[in-house]
Amino acid sequence: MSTGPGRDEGAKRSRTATRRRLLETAAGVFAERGIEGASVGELCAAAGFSRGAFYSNFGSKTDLALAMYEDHVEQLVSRLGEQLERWLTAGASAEEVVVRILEGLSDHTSDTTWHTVRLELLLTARRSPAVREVLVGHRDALVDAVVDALTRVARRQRLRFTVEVADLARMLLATYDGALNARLADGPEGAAQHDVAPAIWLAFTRPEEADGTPPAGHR
Amino acid sequence: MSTGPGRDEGAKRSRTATRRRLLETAAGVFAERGIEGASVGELCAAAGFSRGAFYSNFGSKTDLALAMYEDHVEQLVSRLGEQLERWLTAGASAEEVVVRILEGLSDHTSDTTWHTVRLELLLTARRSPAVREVLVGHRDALVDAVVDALTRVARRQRLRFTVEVADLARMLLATYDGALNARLADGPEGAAQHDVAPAIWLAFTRPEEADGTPPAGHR
DNA sequence: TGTACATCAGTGAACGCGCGTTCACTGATGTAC
DNA sequence: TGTACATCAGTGAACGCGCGTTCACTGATGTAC
Repeated sequence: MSTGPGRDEGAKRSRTATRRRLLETAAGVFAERGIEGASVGELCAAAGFSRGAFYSNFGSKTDLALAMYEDHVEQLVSRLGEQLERWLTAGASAEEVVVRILEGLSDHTSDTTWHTVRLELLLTARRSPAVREVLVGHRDALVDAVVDALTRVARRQRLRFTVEVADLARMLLATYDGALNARLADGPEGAAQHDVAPAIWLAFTRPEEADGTPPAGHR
Repeated sequence: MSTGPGRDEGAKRSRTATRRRLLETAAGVFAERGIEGASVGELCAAAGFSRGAFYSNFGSKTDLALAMYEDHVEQLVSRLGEQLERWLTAGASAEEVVVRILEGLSDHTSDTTWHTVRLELLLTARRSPAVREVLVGHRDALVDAVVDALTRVARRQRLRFTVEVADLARMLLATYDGALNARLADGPEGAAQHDVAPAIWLAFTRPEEADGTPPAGHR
């Protein structure tokens, strides 16, 4: 008994179900074998289809990888929108909320699959302007989402930014990205790393009241 | 007229010269095409040798990549040792020196070649325990070098650390790594990013004199 | 409801290319006398 | 110094595998009457 074509729900033979199934199983294969290293056969086997099905749905491996990425980013951003209000009304501290925002957008709850795939695409982008263009678009969407979230946090907590909020968003994302690189390097048994996001948040915000005080981060 | 076998100096036919030439040209090829994507033929063409020469010097592409990485890390660390004393005696501020340490160990003066190759190896390590072991060893060597350097900076400037210095070193390296990821994503024309290393340094050190003061980074 | 036909998503065999790897050979360099 | 021989780094042709890609075909689903 094979794993079958993996059709979901009503299980009618439909293009969209096939596409979806391929999108869902691709991330794991790409993470495990690399975008270059994964063969079309492996990607199809994981989804339970033949290679012909792949070519009837996607033009190339890169096509699939980009579609998968887009799909995932959309899910992460929309999930952030839902959760943020909840965190804020639950009375979490600003630093806690900021960390959760970054965690949510990195989707690394259980493993490093997602970060691995992101790095694979980053390296692909270095070699292909077309891929880079797509990635830059999605990166900007992420930054926008973080800017929105940070702005809402700051308003709630009556804080002001001492740098452009978009710069702060980029700093926080980059910092978190670096921590994920480290986690990837350490492997599953690596020691958890100190979280620097709170220090950065504190360094580049200040209470609205104390407007004469120079921002933290300058002695 | 071909580019020739690329023998240097005395140009005697020697294993070590061939190895060296392959090591030197490999980084560029790996960065441009990926470790998986680069063919042995491309690596050999870049160095001016035939494929047979490759197999008489290295067992596999991964062998070459690891040897290249080791070679480069050794150079960076020994260069750091030379420069640090100069920076300190020149009277640079602690934050300036810290940034220079990180910059030096990242070797990204002109482009993102080195960081790209590091990421390629990081992804290879995820798939191969043997590769991971080697990388972890080199990572530890880098951390040690940074610990040494930070300790010397702190002593000079009469500062104390408010966390384990090794943790601080890892934080700074990870943070810088994240900034390099961002630079890679932005491409050559990307806007320079705010440098967060100074903020982290300030957050996790304090003057030796003011020992009653809580460390910066806690309001 | 039943029958005949049209559509088209997915199948899997086939093709051919590119690449990793091997290995018999070449010729440059080193050594003994 | 000159000659004969040994060594061995690098060459490049050859082999075969794996993979990307194509395409004629199948059979499930939808539609018309």
